[in-house]
Amino acid sequence: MPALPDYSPVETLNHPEIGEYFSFGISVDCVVFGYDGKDVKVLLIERGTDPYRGFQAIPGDLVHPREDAVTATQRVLRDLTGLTDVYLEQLQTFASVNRHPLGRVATIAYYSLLKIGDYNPRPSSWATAAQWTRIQDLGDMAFDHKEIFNAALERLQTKVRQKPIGFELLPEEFTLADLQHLYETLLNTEFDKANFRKKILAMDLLIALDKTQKAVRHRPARLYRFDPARYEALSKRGFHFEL
Amino acid sequence: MPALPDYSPVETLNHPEIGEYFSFGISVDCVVFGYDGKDVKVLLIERGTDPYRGFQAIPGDLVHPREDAVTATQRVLRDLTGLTDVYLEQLQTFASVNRHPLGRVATIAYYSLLKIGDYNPRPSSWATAAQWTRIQDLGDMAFDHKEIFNAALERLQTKVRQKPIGFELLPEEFTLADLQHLYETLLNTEFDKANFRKKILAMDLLIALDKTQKAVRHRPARLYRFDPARYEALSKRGFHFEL
DNA sequence: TTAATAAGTGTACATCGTACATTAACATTC
DNA sequence: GAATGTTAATGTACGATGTACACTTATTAA
Repeated sequence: MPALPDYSPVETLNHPEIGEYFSFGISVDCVVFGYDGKDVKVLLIERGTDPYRGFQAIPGDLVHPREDAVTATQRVLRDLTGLTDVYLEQLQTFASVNRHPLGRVATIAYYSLLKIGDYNPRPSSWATAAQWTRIQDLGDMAFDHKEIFNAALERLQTKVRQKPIGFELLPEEFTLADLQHLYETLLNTEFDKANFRKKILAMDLLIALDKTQKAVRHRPARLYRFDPARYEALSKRGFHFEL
Repeated sequence: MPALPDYSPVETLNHPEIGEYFSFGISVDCVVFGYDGKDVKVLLIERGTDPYRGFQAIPGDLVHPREDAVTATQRVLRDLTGLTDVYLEQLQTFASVNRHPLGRVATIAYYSLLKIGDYNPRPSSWATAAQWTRIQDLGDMAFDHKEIFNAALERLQTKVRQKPIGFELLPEEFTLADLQHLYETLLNTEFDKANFRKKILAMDLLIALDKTQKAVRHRPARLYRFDPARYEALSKRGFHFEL
């Protein structure tokens, strides 16, 4: 930021007409995605407070006056669901005049991808429930949260084909079949096993481990791990992920 | 939106502690891109008001309490630069606590692509200048506008390779060389002429006109026009643009 | 031992990207 | 009006990549 000319917030107060512009509420909402090896899920809360008491909702709340948006999102997720330190990506801001019944509230929507087994959501504060819901099973939601969810899913579907973020949804160690099934579920498509495997391995982003699956009644699959450092290095040389 | 339980804004006022959450200002800022056949440019204004009086800035201003963000953006662009009916795409929201010296203002940033010849910017309201600036020539800017511009440019560079939005920057009728030069400028790369031409034409998104360039001292190039309807149709069948 | 199951490999063919050479159509110059 | 310069437009050969599908391998259960 360039050097600031000499102004103090006090000047604002000398212009009472400016005051009415400073009457917005800002909230954050975060669409949290998970994957349990079978289905893609979203973490929803049940609202224990008005408005929309009893409705399903994306976790979110008002931002404090001196709080950054990302900080607010982490706080709100912790307060409502117990989740801490999640990976966040800004999605889009929803600011329709009538989207909130109690005042003018613009919401900055985020989405998050996490390894479902690493977290254990528990409702607190005004959330009366916090549960993973299969994305096919979503019902009505509070506010414009259905619209926010739809935007998040669409974004996820495009992003996942262009950046190696799918791994955020898988356990640290996974098989190529796990990876393929995740993509197939996420994108509603099917891939040829041999070709999928070749394409992924050719990218050279995975570390093959000296481990295999245990106790499966077929040939056990090798386990792999995503190598973020390798991806960084390749990116700088012009590589870009494409599925 | 699901049916709303029975609440009125009045209830908010019974909870004075809620009031302090409704103290945000919201602004919109719009990075307007143009292309003059040679350089990529941005439309900047000079601020004739405090704070940052005399600084270059992305056109933007506070949103009115009962105004939608897109409406506000169109209004602000008209007021400051005279531009009307521009194509808008939401970019990102910037909401750092200290980004605005006079209060807590979150800004919803948009970007816009337009045919530079179709518009004639003129400063008005508190803008003392409104001029096209080559993106290599940007100096200091007000607030965090440099950061906003950088985000916009980065977004433009990725979008332009994945969606046929480059045409928004070209005149209705253009040659393949025009198109190639636009992409080369935008992405800082060079393409092989023959291959670029083949790739673009193979997409079948252009209508070849029965017109050619006039008064050039070499073989005149054929003019083309982008066919948005064709793109829509192909998109539905799973096609996606990729450069 | 055999069957069932999914992992993992190989191959042939079509499609696409890349580099580069060739021909075509205009204006300008002599 | 023929030669020249300049960019448009097309063609081709070769390597890389994508696609479909067959085959082999390692494990458990019967």
